Amino acid sequence: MATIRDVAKLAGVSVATISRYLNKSGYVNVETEQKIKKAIEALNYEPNAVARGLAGKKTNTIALILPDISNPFFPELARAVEDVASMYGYTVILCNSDDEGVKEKSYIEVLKKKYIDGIIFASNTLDSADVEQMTKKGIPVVCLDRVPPKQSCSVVRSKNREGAKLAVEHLLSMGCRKIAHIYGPQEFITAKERLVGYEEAVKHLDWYSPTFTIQGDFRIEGGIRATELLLERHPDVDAIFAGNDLMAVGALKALHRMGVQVPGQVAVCGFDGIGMTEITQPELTTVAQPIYEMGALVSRILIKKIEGTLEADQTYELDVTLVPRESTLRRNGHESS
Amino acid sequence: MATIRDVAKLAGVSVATISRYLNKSGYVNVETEQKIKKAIEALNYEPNAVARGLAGKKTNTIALILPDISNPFFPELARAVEDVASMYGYTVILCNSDDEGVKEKSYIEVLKKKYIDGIIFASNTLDSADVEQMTKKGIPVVCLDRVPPKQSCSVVRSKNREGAKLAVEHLLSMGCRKIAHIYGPQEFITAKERLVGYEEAVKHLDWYSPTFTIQGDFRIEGGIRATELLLERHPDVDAIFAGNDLMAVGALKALHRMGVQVPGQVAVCGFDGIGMTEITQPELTTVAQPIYEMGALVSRILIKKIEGTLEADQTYELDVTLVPRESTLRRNGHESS
DNA sequence: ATTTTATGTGTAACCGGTACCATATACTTA
DNA sequence: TAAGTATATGGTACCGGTTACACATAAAAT
Repeated sequence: MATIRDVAKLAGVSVATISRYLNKSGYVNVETEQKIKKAIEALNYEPNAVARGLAGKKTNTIALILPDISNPFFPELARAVEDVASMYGYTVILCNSDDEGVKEKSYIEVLKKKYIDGIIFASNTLDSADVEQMTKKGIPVVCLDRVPPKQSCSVVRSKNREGAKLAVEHLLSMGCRKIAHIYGPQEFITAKERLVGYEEAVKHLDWYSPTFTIQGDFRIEGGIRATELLLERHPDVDAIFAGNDLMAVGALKALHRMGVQVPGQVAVCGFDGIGMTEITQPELTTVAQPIYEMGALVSRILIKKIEGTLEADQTYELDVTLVPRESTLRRNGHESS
Repeated sequence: MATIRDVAKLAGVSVATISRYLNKSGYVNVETEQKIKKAIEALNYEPNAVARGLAGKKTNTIALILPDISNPFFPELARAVEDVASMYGYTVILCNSDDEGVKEKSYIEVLKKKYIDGIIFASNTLDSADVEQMTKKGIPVVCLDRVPPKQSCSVVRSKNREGAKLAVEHLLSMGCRKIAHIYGPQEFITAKERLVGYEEAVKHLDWYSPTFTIQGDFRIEGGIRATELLLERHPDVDAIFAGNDLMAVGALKALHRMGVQVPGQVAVCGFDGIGMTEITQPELTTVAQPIYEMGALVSRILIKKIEGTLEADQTYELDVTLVPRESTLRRNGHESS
């Protein structure tokens, strides 16, 4: 591999001129430019990114820290992040934190040593002190679905409370009268907000009691178990709004096993809009987050922040949309939309 | 951030000694060691990975090039790759090639400039000339599911032909008599091998004719379309073996729409063993590849290759297993366990 | 005519490590 | 006793870029 000095020698100029030419920083004569071009071509020269990184403390690399890429929510997000990143000339490092603070911190250590340019957190464990520390050390951070109290970084999230209300309203409009909610782990702000939205939407209804809510774990298994318990407790439930799609899938499975018709006897609605919802039987109604857009946005924001063109940190709340499908279609209901 | 020279100064020794201590290369006295330890602690020193990379041409970073992380086959694979990599102190760069040679090559260009230590290809577009070129340039490469003719790199794959046979045998044992096959794009060696396996298993059967095979695109949509065409052509088909799970899911959807009972009238079997197969209704029988193990293995091999502890390039053919589920359960069949 | 300003280029320090080579002492070994 | 070897450490070139600074010339402004 040729180096910048080789090019300089062949072109008969100094390395500084080559560097100026490459980075379009400072002046360089048109004729000189031609000579340089030729030399570069002749030597098949490619500037070394590592050397650049060392000299300029910029590596054109960002990190995406998420709980687990094999959780169906994240691949699409990761794809979006990578698409945008590569469009802007950045490379993406993938980190699975399993929502364990220890892992997250150890990744951060490694990433700092590698002069990573910025980090996207799609993870729930990092405390705001850490985020602040990052920011203080000059490493741009953008978070997904988490609002560090002291607004030390930009945040992209979606309207969970509103989404939960949409779900409940949709179920009501479909003729459901006793709508239960399987909520996710309350460490997750998303789970909390969705629960709040649900409560706000149903608390004024006469049938409502807190026993219509039950905890799940945001996974299929938890959805199954919660559904079983729920129907034991309230055989009169005619709709289940799950805090995420995986649990909704679990609900579907559980109901099927119990011989309960969906949507005939019980309607089911999920939240997230992952691809899985289109392949269940019946297809699953869900409150869809714009997952790809979220990833694209978070990536774009981070890059802006890195390149210093972001005016100010901000929280972006994206709209969710109700995607009505078979799992909430009730004979006596009327289409909503 | 403190540098190695700061540490050297504080500890009262030379940078060379610090470097030796850090890398456990060469001698360093126990007392000196203590002094260095203290200095490092006091300064909170962390060696700079970029500088190391430049000096040593090793960055402890590998790249994973795959078609699309949002294709459900890859997240689990990526997870495995990252798990193993991080275990060995490597960081993973994620690249989505969309199976486009151009993208793949442009990634490779970038990665080379970044002194990436090695590449895992889970993509089908790269021609063997490129792989060879990589290897020649000293960049270790390991491939997934692709055998570059001139065996210039290690390969991890699974027994597609055998798997296809397993599928057919299973369907036969379940009492199916006319088994169709939806094959994937023949550029993909996996698709080709599965087709061959299918053909070998059925060609001696009296009902068989090539019209029982039809092309799909390895995606849900293609599975749907192929199934529709297939049943139009052969209303007597009583089993569909799809070349991958996504197409099997498509088949399930199409059959459901057409009012065909699965497995009652038509049994369906997929290939791959992605998570989706567990959430369809009926649950999908599939020939499961050990996806996580494949990722872990490919990662381990690459790292061995990077660290020079791999004896020789080799092709690893992993066993697949038939996972019988509801979609092939036929009343008159007997379990094949 | 003189001072500015814009244009163009080279020298060399610097980024923060690694590693080769030289040097020195303390033991072994022949 | 001389040579050889294990232990221990320092000096410094090198990896391959960037960039501050100095210097030189030509054109524009005063």
